[in-house]
Amino acid sequence: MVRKPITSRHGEAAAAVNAGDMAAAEERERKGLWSPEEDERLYTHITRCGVSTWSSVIGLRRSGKSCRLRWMNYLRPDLKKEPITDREAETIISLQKLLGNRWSVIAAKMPGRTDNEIKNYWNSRIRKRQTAAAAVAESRAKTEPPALAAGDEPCADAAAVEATAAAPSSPPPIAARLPVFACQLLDGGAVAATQSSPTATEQLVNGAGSSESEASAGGNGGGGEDYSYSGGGVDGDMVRHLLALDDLDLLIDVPGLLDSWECELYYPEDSSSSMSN
DNA sequence: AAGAGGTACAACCGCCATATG
DNA sequence: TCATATGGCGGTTGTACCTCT
Repeated sequence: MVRKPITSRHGEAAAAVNAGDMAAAEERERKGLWSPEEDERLYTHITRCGVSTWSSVIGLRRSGKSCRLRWMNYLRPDLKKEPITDREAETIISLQKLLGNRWSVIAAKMPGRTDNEIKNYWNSRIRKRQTAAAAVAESRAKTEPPALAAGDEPCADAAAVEATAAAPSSPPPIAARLPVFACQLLDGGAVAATQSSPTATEQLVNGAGSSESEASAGGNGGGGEDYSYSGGGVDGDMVRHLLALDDLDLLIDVPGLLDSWECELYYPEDSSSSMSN
């Protein structure tokens, strides 16, 4: 949604009561929505000079932080413009459950999506749904006490309840701390868009001696997202080992590892073909 | 048709980490 | 070692737009 630029919010331009103060504020630093001209200027600057120094965008009375934010959240050419799909929403729920509110990390796992976008989506939709679902669950709990067997863990996350209800054919439950990935983080299944140089984590894991071919990178058009899945036998032992180490960051940073492992769990007879749809 | 309330989303704020002099 | 600048991140706010009554 494109809105007309305004100056009546977020700053001294709006606070300045007379024209002189307004002009002075404008001279200092602009705030509020970006105009198409500013966008164009920033875009030209970044494409020409790169993103080395945000504060050096000539002719823009914007802070470096503001420029960076605008580029990251709106102007970047690799951003997806279409709405977040149900599949992506599932991914967000899963990753949020796994990582908490580390939106930048979650965004890094979802090419074309920004942390701000994901955060907004979560705050405006998912969290609300969770709250509502939790309220329903609470009212149910009051009327009908749960009959949990010893060792059973009540589902603490209302989203998981909702996701389960929304997807009757979803895979069997696994440990509550694990994400309910829909077999793939990306739309389109077997994607091999990977970073050109391996992360330290990748090097570490690859160097550990297993699944090197599965987790190895292909080429990447940039942006740093580290996705890969080439199909077939990801080493579940590695995943279990990482879980034992309680290093979820490490686990989730390995391209294609976790989701393909879950596919093994869910679709043991056909884990490779299930990755594509 | 109009007002109220809700929703979506852009962008600011404050804090923190890192780089640089 | 310290001070300052800069960038990154999550939380939050404000407003245009939408839907409902």
